[in-house]
Amino acid sequence: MAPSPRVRFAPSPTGFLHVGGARTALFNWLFARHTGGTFILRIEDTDTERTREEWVDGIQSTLRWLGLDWDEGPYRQSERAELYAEAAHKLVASGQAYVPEGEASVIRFRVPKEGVTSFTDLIRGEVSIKNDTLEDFVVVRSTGHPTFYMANAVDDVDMGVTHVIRGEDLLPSTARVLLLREALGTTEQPVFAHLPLLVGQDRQKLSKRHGDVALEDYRDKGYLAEALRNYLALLGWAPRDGREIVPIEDVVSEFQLEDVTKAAAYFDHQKLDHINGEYIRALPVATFVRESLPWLESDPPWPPENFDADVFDRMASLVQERVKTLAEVPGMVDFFFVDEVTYDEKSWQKAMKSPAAAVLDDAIVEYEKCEWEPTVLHQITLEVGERHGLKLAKAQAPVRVAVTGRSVGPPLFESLAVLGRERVLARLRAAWQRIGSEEEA
RNA sequence: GGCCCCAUCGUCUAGUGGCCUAGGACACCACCCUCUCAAGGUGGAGACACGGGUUCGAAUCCCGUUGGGGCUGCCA
Repeated sequence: MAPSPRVRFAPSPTGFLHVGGARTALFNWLFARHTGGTFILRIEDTDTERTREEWVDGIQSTLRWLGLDWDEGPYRQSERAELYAEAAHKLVASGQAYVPEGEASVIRFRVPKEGVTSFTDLIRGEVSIKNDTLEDFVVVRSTGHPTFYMANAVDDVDMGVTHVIRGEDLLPSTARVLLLREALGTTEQPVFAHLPLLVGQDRQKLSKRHGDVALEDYRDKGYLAEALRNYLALLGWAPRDGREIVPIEDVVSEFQLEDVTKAAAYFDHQKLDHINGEYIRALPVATFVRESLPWLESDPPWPPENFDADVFDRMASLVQERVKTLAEVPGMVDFFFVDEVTYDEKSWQKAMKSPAAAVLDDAIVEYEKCEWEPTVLHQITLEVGERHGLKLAKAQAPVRVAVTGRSVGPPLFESLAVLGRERVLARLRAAWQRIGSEEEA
């Protein structure tokens, strides 16, 4: 029986977890969960200059947010110095590594001048690299710290990693690491799977200059972890049945490395938005409310003390089906909590053309005495419109702009009902007066 | 430059020699539904980079060309 797979996600804590890294972590996690294997987290912090503890913490909390739990680790390479030193000593003693003249205290690996290093890649097939195209590379820096090649080779052997799943950008380094492993006395190879790169609009590897690459930013912009995770799984992989909204349990049970595509994928924000909208709409209303509260309570576009949780509760289900991110929620309900509406000029120009003033006038009269309930408000507005030869779509426009400030928003009559008669009437009168003063001017 | 990887609609993909007049999804357009906007429904436009082979038959296999990308660091 083949040993249970062991995979690792090995980020370097020199920055936040970015989208590409998260996808790599996800695919490792999916493979481990699918196969019943072990998912290891290993922090590759051999570059002491660039490593920062806040990144070590940040990467872990972001992985947790995404729901990617690890079974072992985090191991820290900075705490495993003696292993690498031992390996370096062994290489130097056997003549497979040396201290070059004029490059004080670094150690270089002596790459064999002949032969070919090849390996099996589950996604790309057999890959071969001629050894004579490789130069002797540094395995120990002048600081005494190991380089990526050394630490990576030693740790993968030591941790019994069976499958190396990582970005394609690391493909060329595979030959070096394999040569090192061999020199260290390890003959068996792990199985490799080099994932297609995630690219930006310019088709170049996703990096900081593309903006919006920090995973934590997506959380802060109102994306749901489940939605982001679902979208990330679709970058380079697709379920057999063509579904795109796929519960994570199904992804786990269907995921196979052999099915991963080879070509680089563009991270499409529009599709992410769509998927996030699907997830938001699928939320139980109570959950949607709970998830929305942070956006409503911190830095809202209204005086914070005006916020009324009951009002939001009543509107929640209507808002839920209209947003793609949680960040859009405050903008959908701001008119409930501001002291005075600010009119969107375009909406105003469009809605307040004649006979808008007359419609508002009639609405004020009728709204003053009618039963304050959505269906009644609906009916009355319909009738007011008819008096002026307007369909409801046209008749409701001035009311909507007067009350909410914009021509688009949640269903109007529910909104009026929740807002309350006094405030609605006050806003209708204010708008009516504004039309009057504009006509004079 | 050298080495390596890749190549189906704008984007993510399905497709593993005949089921392909190439399917789905996002985005886009039109219509329907409708109090606005969404959501939903229907329809539309839109791709096998090119050239050679192999084969009765190629998006699928092989070779080449072109194009794109990655690596080439005492980063990972």
